[in-house]
Amino acid sequence: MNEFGNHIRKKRESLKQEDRSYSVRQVAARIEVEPSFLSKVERGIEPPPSEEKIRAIAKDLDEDPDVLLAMAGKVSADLIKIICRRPALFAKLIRDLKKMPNHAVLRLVREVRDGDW
Amino acid sequence: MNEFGNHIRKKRESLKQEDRSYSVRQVAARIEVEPSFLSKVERGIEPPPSEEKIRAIAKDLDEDPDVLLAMAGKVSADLIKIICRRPALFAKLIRDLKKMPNHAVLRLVREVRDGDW
DNA sequence: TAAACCGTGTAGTATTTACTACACACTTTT
DNA sequence: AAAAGTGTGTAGTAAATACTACACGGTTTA
Repeated sequence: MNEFGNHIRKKRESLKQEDRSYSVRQVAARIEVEPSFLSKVERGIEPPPSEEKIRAIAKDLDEDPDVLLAMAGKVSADLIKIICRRPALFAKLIRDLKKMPNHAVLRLVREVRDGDW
Repeated sequence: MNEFGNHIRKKRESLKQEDRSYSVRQVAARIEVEPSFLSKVERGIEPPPSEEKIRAIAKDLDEDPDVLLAMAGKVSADLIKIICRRPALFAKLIRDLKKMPNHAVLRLVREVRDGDW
């Protein structure tokens, strides 16, 4: 457990090797939370923060917001909105894709992009 | 606003025409909430209830749980889990499908079902 | 006509979420 | 060696979430 905290701590400390400004305190200041809060989140004493703060962390640590949100068990609010507009359709699609291998879904993504619709 | 409340009230009252057991009180009893709470939810005085209660309502009123959840601005926990397992992939797919017409997404759903994967 | 049922108003509450504020001891920089 | 910066512990809190408990007056049923 604590996938989220472990991950951002690791990434932050790796960045800190080359840039002292990636201390708990300074990252906390940039994402506008208390250092003790960020410290606790990293160690899993506190659960992951809000979507807004996770986005700020992603930006600061140069991580994919969707991936970071996923580690926190969350899905981006904009995706929720898209799904909520056509719930039956998306529910079916997502559940059908559940067991599909990664490359199959990727092919679908590509097909959509090249859209001959 | 109050898409959720209006919808379930309408459906409940329509069912009530043929079956007296679809009163606020009896539905509330079956889904295990206080009648006053259900009444307020229907009128939008209280926001939509938890996913669990929404599922119970969907079952009782014979509605699609995903659609009802969507009206409450929520996405089923099982879908969240599926997305969280492959966040980058699903995020891209869903955002790409955002502007696609209904029939295009449906075609995709069908393609997945018939899976030549 | 009384018992049962109806919808709804008022008030309150336990739990969760998402944090802040401050202090402390230790380390690094100047 | 003082100033600045480090991570972390304790304590507390405002707001949101998800409801309950009870009472009230009106209507329907037996």
